Amino acid sequence: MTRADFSDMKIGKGVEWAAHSCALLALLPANAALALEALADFIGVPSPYLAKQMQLLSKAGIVKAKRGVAGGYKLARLPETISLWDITGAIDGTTPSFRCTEIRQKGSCGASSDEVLTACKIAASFKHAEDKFRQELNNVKLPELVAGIAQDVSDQRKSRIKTWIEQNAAFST
Amino acid sequence: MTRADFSDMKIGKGVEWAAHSCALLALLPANAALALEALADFIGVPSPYLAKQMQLLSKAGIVKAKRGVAGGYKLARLPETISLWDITGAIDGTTPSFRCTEIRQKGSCGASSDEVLTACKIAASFKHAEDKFRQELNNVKLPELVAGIAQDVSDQRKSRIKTWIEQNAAFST
DNA sequence: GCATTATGGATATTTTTTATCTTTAATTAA
DNA sequence: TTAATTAAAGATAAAAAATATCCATAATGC
Ligand code: FES
Ligand code: FES
Repeated sequence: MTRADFSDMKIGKGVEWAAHSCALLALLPANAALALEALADFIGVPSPYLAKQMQLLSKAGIVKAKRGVAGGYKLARLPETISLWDITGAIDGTTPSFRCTEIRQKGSCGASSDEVLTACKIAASFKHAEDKFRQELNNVKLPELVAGIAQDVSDQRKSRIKTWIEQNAAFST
Repeated sequence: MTRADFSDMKIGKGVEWAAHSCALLALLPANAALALEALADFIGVPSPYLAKQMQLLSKAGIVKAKRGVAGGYKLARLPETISLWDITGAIDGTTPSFRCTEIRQKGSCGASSDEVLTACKIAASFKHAEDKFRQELNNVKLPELVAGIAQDVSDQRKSRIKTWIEQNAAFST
């Protein structure tokens, strides 16, 4: 049972890490990969735990992992095809946040099971609201994210990041 | 520290109970109230725990509690002014689901705190999505909820419910 | 073969949620 | 005024989930 089987719309902090990791990987040249240690160093989080998030991203087909010398992570597909919802879903799962326990059928005036044909209006309303939530996140693709994050970064820091990448990325020959 | 101070967009099962409780209270005549025990019996949940939800609804000004003989709960305001978001917020709190820990400022290429003027694009995107979620729930008022739930209830059961209310509600003289 | 790097599983810790109980305060009716 | 009734508040306990780490294993390139 992976963690994703359980989660719901509550957003774990792993999502923040994963999203920033993807944003960084999007800056890499096509022939480069970043090892877990380098990634954790850049993001500033403990690597053993970040490893879990990266594994989930890998299983979801968002990043591609390569083992061995000069291995590491890179994006598995074009940044334009990766949305914030994809990342959220990979880390936290896609289980709906509202859990209807069918209390309509309980209690002294509970309905019989053959009477409840449609979803309860309450549950349906939450489902609808969650759809909006999901759609909104699905509209935010990686390039937009990268651009938004870059807005706040000074030219000086941008070049520092560029240098860091050159020094820490593993380039395939 | 109340529970509401901590919660986020993850929806606890208490919300389902509270929403159905409000839907029931909306059926009451203006001069009637329902005691906790009766409410718990109708909904089919343990009363000690439901008490907590009712207290939260009371504190939020959604229901009005009256102690003593012939006391109980009734709606504190017009059903038209009570939304599903009001109920959700009262029970689960309104803390945003996404927690930005400002990892921009961490790690080997972290930005200095005076450099991050605006909210991180990632955090901003989640905030935007959550706003949509909230708006959607805020558009669902109690009358719509009651009507939606009633759709699935047979005439026979409707009259059973009506009888139950007459027998279990406390009417002020 | 050897060094390197991700994977998967197991496990530990902490936090949050869920559930219950007990004491206190308020209200009304007799 | 007294007794019965009912909600409020707080303490606490049990269960579940999130968070964090470690280790043995498998894959990869030299
Ligand atoms: S029965 Fe589950 S929300 Fe109404
Ligand atoms: S720093 Fe928190 S989401 Fe980017």
